[in-house]
Amino acid sequence: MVTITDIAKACGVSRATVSKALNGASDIAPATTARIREEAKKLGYLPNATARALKMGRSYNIGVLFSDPTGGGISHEYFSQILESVKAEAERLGYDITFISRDIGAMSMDYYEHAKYRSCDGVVIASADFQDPAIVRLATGSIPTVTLDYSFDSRSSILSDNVRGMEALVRYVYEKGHRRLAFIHGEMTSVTQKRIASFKKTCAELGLPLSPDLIRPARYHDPRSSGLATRAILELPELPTCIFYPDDLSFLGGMSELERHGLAAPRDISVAGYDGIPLSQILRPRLTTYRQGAERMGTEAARLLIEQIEHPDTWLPQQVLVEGELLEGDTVRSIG
Amino acid sequence: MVTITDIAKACGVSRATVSKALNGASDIAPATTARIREEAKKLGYLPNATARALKMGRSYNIGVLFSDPTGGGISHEYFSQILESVKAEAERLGYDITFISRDIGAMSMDYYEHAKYRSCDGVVIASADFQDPAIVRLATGSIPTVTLDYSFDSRSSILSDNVRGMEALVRYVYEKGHRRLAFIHGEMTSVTQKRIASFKKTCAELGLPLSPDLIRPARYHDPRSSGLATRAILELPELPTCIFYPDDLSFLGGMSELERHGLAAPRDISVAGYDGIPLSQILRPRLTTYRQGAERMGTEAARLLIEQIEHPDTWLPQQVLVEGELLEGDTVRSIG
DNA sequence: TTGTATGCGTTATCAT
DNA sequence: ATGATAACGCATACAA
Repeated sequence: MVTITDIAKACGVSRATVSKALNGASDIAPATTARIREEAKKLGYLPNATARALKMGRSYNIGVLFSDPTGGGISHEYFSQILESVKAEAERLGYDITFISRDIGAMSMDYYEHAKYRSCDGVVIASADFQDPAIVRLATGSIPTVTLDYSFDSRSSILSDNVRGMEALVRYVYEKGHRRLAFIHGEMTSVTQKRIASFKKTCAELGLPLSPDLIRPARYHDPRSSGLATRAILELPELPTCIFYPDDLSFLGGMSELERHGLAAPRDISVAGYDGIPLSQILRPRLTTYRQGAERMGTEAARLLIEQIEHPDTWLPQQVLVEGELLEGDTVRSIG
Repeated sequence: MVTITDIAKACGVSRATVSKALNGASDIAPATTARIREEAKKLGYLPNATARALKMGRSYNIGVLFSDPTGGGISHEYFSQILESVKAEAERLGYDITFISRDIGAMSMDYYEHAKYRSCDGVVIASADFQDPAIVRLATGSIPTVTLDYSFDSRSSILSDNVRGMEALVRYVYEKGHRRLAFIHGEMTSVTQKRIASFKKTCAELGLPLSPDLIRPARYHDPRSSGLATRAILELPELPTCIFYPDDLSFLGGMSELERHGLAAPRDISVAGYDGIPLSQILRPRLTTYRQGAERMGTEAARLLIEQIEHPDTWLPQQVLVEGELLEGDTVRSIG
């Protein structure tokens, strides 16, 4: 490993001078700087991030937390898209990405301790159980954090606009002539609450019926549970003309159940998903869904976090609402 | 931040004693050790990975490289599964995971330099263009590496058994009565070459026709290109009874094209995918495919890499072949 | 059994 | 404009 000491020797100057020259300090003669830089390149010098972090108290490393409570973590396209874009933006701004978890090897620690242990300058928290005390501790501790799809007090967060998304879907379906809508939702997270509230509110505004029978619980990314909820809905005395699913993947579970009953979408019944992952547009018929701005969420998360890290004095917590986009698809039929 | 110095002061001992006690050295009085550990816990002491890395020349951090040449990287379920399992096994063994890429912020560096810069103890290379000189440099440099689905000389690698996988699929389809098979393959990587060779060899062994018309190029994870290849096949004077796709996602593109021609699988034509990602078994009909042992590949990659890191003296390069499993699904029909 | 001294590679302060 | 020195937090060889 070639260090600044090697360069110093080769150039016949002190290590301090080399360090300054490499970092572009203004108090080094331009000629000296040039000579040092040339030698550094020649020797194949690379700064040592570890030593630098120890000395400066800044690691240029940010942690990401993708502990999917429902199991799966980054395997879901929505989250992997977020991870990709967090990574891309962080790298663009000079930061590396390290996964945060609990219990590394023999050491048992919680998320907060892990982030401290690795000297993370900040942490992006996505896909976590925000009720978990360990998550709360991390999110409210002394490390800068940005959460996705959940807000902690006095902390920055990136929120997908679930209220508007749900409303857009309901209104779209309404315009297609549907008057009886069913909604299968995921676990009771704050995201789910917003979607349910928005569903109810929009239905109320449009004068649509809101029987509790039409709002059914299932689990995110779990086609089986959505299939069961679908079955329950199909047993109702009066069927809805359109069913909303918790997400695009869950829709597939509903689809299977519909087929089992001899129903085809959108011929016999209309359906809509949520997320708008690429898969939804590969399927035939193309799924009617609401595309969440996952890439933008990741980019904004990294940007906001790094802004907070680099300008803690002028920083103010911020909630960024990221809009999505209705993907019309072909699974909602015009009726009536 | 509480350091060993704080503990030393609180306990009235030297920093060396604290360090030893915390690391379970045998030459410290049990009573002292207990007292120091208690105080450490009381003060909320956490070791500083950065300082430790600098001192020991070991970071307990391994890099992962997921630079998908075909764009997308970890967005593909196969790779995200690998990433998950690499992460899980690495953490179990006491290592953290950092993404390796090129060009962090203003610094332009290649993969190898990045890994050095972050003092990675080793790197897992998955999903990369193994022809890229930058990848070659990383894989053959002085950092321990393990590659997935590609072998470098004198390096460890984890290989999915594509030969056996392809053979299993062909033989299964043969037993179902199919005698005319088409194979749409992905870009010409070493994986693809193995699959093509295995396809041809098995067909030859079974006495099946091997017209060049029946082997068509497309791109991995690109339903559109597979759709085009499917169209070309459907224009042949004599149709195959079964089409193999490069992967499960590509199959969806073929499916759409088949439907456009009024064909349904498996009623009119049989199809098979590759990968066996969870999605393939959610779809209806369930896809006939070959499930690659992605979790095991990730686990083995981490295990092998860390073994090499921790026992460099007794280490020998190793190729681990990970078998998969045929998923029968419902897209291959029994025919006369 | 405990303590002293040193150094990992870097940056920063303060002389010169 | 450059250099000597210290310090970041930790682990270890060696001395006591």
